[in-house]
Amino acid sequence: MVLPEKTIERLSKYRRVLITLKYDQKGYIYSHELANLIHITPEQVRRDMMLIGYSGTLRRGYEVNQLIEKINSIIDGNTVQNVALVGIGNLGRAMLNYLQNKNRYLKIIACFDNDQNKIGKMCCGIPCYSINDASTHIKELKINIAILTVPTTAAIEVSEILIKAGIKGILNFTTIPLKVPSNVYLEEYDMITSLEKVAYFTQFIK
Amino acid sequence: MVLPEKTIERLSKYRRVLITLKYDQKGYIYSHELANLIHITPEQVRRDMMLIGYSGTLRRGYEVNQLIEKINSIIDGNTVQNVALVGIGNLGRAMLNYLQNKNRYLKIIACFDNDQNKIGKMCCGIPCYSINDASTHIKELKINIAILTVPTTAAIEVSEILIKAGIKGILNFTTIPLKVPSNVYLEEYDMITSLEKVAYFTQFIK
DNA sequence: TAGATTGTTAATCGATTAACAATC
DNA sequence: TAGATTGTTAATCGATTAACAATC
Repeated sequence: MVLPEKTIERLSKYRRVLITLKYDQKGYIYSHELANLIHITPEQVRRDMMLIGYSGTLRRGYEVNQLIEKINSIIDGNTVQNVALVGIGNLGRAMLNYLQNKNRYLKIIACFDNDQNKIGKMCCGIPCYSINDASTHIKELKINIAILTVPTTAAIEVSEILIKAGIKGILNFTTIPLKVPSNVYLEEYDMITSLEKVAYFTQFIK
Repeated sequence: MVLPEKTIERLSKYRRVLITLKYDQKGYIYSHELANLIHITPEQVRRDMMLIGYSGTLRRGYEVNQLIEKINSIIDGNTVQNVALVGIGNLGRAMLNYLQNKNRYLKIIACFDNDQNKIGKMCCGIPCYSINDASTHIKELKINIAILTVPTTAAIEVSEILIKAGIKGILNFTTIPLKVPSNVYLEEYDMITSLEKVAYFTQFIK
C-alpha cells in the first residue's frame, strides 16, 4: 500500500522532468530515456513503474501524460493539501519564493512569525499571521502541512504548537532534530550536515 | 577506509549537539544519552563509534571533548577546505547566512554571480566575483567545494564551469539533477521533492 | 557483587542491481 | 524475423536492529 520513500522521491523527480517533456509535445518515453534525465538506471525506472502499477508498451515505452496523471494521483491523491510556512527569516522567505506554485495540489496559504512588523502583512504574496494565533488559523484554513524555518532556538517550542494545532506533516529545515508523535510525519533536512558530508567525501577525491 | 554516508551524516549531528554539551561542562556522555539527542537508538550510536574506532569507557561512556576532536579529524581531516557559493539569489543569500561560520574548517571565502550590481561588492561579508572569472578565482583562492544556488536554467552550464575550474565537491540546491565525472563528489538536495514527500506520507496519517 | 554499559557479531530489513523471459 | 523493450524474479549490497558476551 505505502510506497517506499526512495520511490516517492524518484516519482517527484520523474514528474518534474515529464512536465517539461509534455510541453515538448513528446508523447512517449522509454525507461532508459527517463533514467537518463535524472541520472539513474533504466532498471530502477521500470521497477518504480512496477511498484506503482503503471504499464508501458513494448514498442513505445511509457505514455507521458498518463504517467504524469498517475504520479499526481499517488503523490497528491488528487486532493489539495494546504501548507503553512513558519518563520519568515532569510531562509523562510527564500523557501517561500522557491516552493510557491510548484504543485497545484500543494498550496502555501499562510505564513507565521512573531515579528510585529510582519504580522498582518503579506509576505511574498502570502498573508502573515502571528504564531500566537497559529492554532486558530491552522484549523480554520485547514492547513495540515508546515514548513519550519524558524531560528533553532524556537524550533522545539514552535513544533509543539504546530502539532497541537493539528499539523500532520512537518518539513523541518532547522538544525534541531525534532521528535514527533506517530500521527505526524516528519521530514528533516539539515543543510550543515549536507555541507559537511560534501567536505568529508571531497577529501577522498584525487 | 571510507565511512558509510549515513554514518557521516550522524557524525555531523553528533558533533553539533556535543559542542553544546561541551559548553555545558559535561565531560562524558552515554550512548543512550547521545542517541536521545538526535532521536536514534543507542545501538546505532555504538555502531558508529565502532566504525570510527572510538572507544568509550564502561563506567562513564564517551569523553565529549575527545569525541568532538575525533569527529573533527574525520569530517574535516584537520585541514581547511575553501568553499564558494555560486548564485546570489534569495536562496543563495539565505544559505550564505545560514552556513557561514558553522565549521572552522569550512570557509566560505567567495561568491559568484552574473549580476553587475553584485560583482565587485561584498555579499553577507563575502566578496562577490563574476562567474566569468570563476576559473581564475577558484584556482587562486584554492576553492574546492561549491554550493550551487543558481536558477535552474543556469545549473548545468555553471556546474560545467565549476568542474573545469577544478571544484571537487558540489552541493547542488537547484532542482536540476546534475551529472558529474567520477573525480567530483556531488550531493543534491531537492526541496520540492522533500515537500512532495511530506505531502505523500501525510496522506496516510490518521 | 549486581546492574549498567560498551563493543561486536549475527539477523533482518530495505533498496538496488543483475538477469532474463515475454513480446511487439 | 531480429532487435529492442518491458516486467518481474533472484541476487546482491548497504544499513539498521537484535542479541549478547565482556567488564567495570
